[in-house]
Amino acid sequence: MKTILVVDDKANVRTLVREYLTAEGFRVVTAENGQAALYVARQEKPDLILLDIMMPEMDGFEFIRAFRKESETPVILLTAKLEESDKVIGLELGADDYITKPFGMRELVARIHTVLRRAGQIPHPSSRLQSGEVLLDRETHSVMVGERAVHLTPSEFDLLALLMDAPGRVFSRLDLLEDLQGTSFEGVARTIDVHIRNLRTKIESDPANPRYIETVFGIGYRFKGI
Amino acid sequence: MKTILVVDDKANVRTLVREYLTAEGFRVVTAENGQAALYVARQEKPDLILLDIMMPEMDGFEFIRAFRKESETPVILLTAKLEESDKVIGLELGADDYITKPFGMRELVARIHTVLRRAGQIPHPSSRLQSGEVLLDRETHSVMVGERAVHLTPSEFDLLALLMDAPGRVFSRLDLLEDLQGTSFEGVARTIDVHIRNLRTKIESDPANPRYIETVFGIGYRFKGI
DNA sequence: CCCGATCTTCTAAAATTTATTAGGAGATAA
DNA sequence: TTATCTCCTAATAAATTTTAGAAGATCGGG
Repeated sequence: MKTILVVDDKANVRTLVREYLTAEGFRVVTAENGQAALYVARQEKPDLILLDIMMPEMDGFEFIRAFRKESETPVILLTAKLEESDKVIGLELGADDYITKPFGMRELVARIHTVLRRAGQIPHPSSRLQSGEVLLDRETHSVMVGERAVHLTPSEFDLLALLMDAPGRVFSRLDLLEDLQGTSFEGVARTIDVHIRNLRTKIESDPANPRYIETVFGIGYRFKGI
Repeated sequence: MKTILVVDDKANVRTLVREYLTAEGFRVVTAENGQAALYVARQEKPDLILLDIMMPEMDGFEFIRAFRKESETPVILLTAKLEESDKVIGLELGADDYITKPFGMRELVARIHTVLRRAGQIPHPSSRLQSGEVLLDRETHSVMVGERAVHLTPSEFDLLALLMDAPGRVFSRLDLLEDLQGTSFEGVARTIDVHIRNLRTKIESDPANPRYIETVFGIGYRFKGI
């Protein structure tokens, strides 16, 4: 389990972020200023630090300047409004990412995962997925069906990867659209049908009787496990 | 019980949404503009906010910009037409989801549940239900009776899931109809009978002497526990 | 125990909803 | 620019849901 240190002078922000990240499976420790953060960081050895820039006493920049002398732990900066100068200073001091307030929790979690992965703290999810004759490799962005290499467009690839990640699970069109475009919202979900159709013509030997990508009437699509 | 704040300048929209969400088991508070919404939100601490973008005085964007300084309560935007720019602005300001008008009440409720779950407000329901030989899995949308996989239509699946969720409890036709199509209307409840019949032929070994789905004369149906 | 009054089941056709397909417009990238 | 990709539309096909009426059960009173 990964530990995250949240540094912010506002208690409600600390509480909120703690609750959310705890629910996401992280262990969360907090500090309300840079001074305290240095102490907590030494004690708890967090895997990542969320750091507010604007704080009384010792601000985020001072903290990071001091902290970087003793640790490489990744730091994500929380900033109210992102001044270009802040960005430069933060980067030079060794911040790993930024997120500007107000931010959505989903976005925050996504950033955390990205940074942890980049820092090698979280293993990359298995890059290869196989089921039946279909083999998908995220790293090389390639798909093989039996001996035959098939070319997929980015959308098709993402869709197939998502489906193959959880064989048997049914994804609604909205689920798939959300994965594809980041946010689903309305949109004509029929677009998914088209991608599915194109995928089928590429990976199914008989697209009319799909062996891999199954339609679940009224619900969505699923990748048939084995 | 979860509280939802509905912010819309049109009284009929507020009324409609209130009635529906109340029937769904939510507590509903309303406000007719952004200014009032800020006040109500502070008083009532809603678990989620439904926010119309187009409003006089203080519009949805202004509200969310102000509100995000004090709370992370999830916000679903209601928009007439979805401009790409609205989407981006809304997202950056910290909206959690969108729904474009006109929207169906069922869709609205589904979005609310999704967002509340994502925010950790509602636990994920267990995806598997089992009773006797019958096993139902929401995630894969599949039903097994013993070793045999049976294909159910969406309505049949929903009905069975509802019944199995509370074995022994008797559901009236109106209960079942409401679950199925959001609203229930006397008189068309016969439809349920047909679905029940079809379900029985699919999961009962002797549909005439049902072992699982029991008829309670004059009342409705129940799933017999064990 | 029989009868009339519900209530439930059955059947099949009609109505509705949902999925597939194909073609093409618009956007994006090489 | 050309080529590719994504998104949209509309026609068609497929599957599901609803409806309606007849037939079969069940219940309570006499």
